[in-house]
Amino acid sequence: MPKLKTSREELAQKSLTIFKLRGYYNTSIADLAEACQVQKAHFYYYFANKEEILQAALQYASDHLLQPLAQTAYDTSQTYSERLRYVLDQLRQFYTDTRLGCIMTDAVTQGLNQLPTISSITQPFFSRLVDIIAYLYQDRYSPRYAVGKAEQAVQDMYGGLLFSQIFNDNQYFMRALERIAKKL
Amino acid sequence: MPKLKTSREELAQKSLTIFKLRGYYNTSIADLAEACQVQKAHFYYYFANKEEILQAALQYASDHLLQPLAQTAYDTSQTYSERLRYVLDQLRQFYTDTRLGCIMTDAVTQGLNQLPTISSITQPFFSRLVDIIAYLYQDRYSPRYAVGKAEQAVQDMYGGLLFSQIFNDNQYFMRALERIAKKL
DNA sequence: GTCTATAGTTCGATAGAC
DNA sequence: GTCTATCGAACTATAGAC
Repeated sequence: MPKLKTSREELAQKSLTIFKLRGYYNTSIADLAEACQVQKAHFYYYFANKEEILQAALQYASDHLLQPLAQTAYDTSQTYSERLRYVLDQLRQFYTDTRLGCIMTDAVTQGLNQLPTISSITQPFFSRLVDIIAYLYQDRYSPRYAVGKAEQAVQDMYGGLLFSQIFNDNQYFMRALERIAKKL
Repeated sequence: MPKLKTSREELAQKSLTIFKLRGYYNTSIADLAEACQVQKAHFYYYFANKEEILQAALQYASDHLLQPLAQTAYDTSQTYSERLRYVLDQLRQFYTDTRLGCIMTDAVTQGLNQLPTISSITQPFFSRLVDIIAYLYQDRYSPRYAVGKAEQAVQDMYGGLLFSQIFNDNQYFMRALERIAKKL
């Protein structure tokens, strides 16, 4: 049996997929180990405990979604509306390729947000997301009003993600994105 | 130790509170037993397994929220806007008195919605909720458009519930209710 | 109250790179 | 030979079930 080489980041990334799919409490270290093709014990080389695995996975997700979004949003070579469309398209891609699950919201509804290590990731993530949308709304709304509309937009979107899970139909999520693009 | 008399419904109701507070996977049968002041084994007299306890709890929540809402919504002695305000106030009460948790969405994000026994409760619940809001939107929107706006409203509201959990601040939920009332 | 399974975790050993 | 990354097995607690 050859030893497969891994890294902390690789484990975090692959764990992210499993957490998204099955939720935190539904996922065992054994599940993660199987997905990563390593022994359970190996996780304890890189992480202190299961919570820290989640933490790393969330951080990975946050970074890898937010960074490209910000880059798009602040690219002055395009109009605000064009950037908004592109940002929404990136969000669509990010969420549809993994069956519409969202570990970020998962972690929150499962009470893990009460842990400072987790909320220190979720709070900035959602704040940044609202900021980005609010920024791209400035061609239509006053700065003050834009924040409220962005808050509504992001909540509509994550509510849509929820509805899409409930009815197993991504139309809810897609329609929310449409509303946001059209600034309804 | 006196044997306290219980009923299936009472167990479901009290379990609901605990599930809301701690989430499904975080709640053990022992937790439920303690809250209900009965022996663990007693649950297996009324329920086949843990999943069936959740099912009963969800059904209880669905019935006890939806019924009063429908009664308010279809009370022709008040204007649509008045009824809408009252419906939203009932929702606010329902969610704020139990720390803004929602087992219905909990069950979904934890993957339990994939079980037909669970989705057969969550799906009608959210459908009915959207229907009620859409019905109360008819004084402002065409029937067709009202459904889309109601969908947006409910998604905004549950997104608001999520945000309120994330930031531990019920303003997000409250502002969503405001937007819905004002039909923004 | 007891049984059984499984979860998260720990420990000791070792394979391979430098 | 040391040091890091990895493995296999074992331990402990607790869950669901009856």
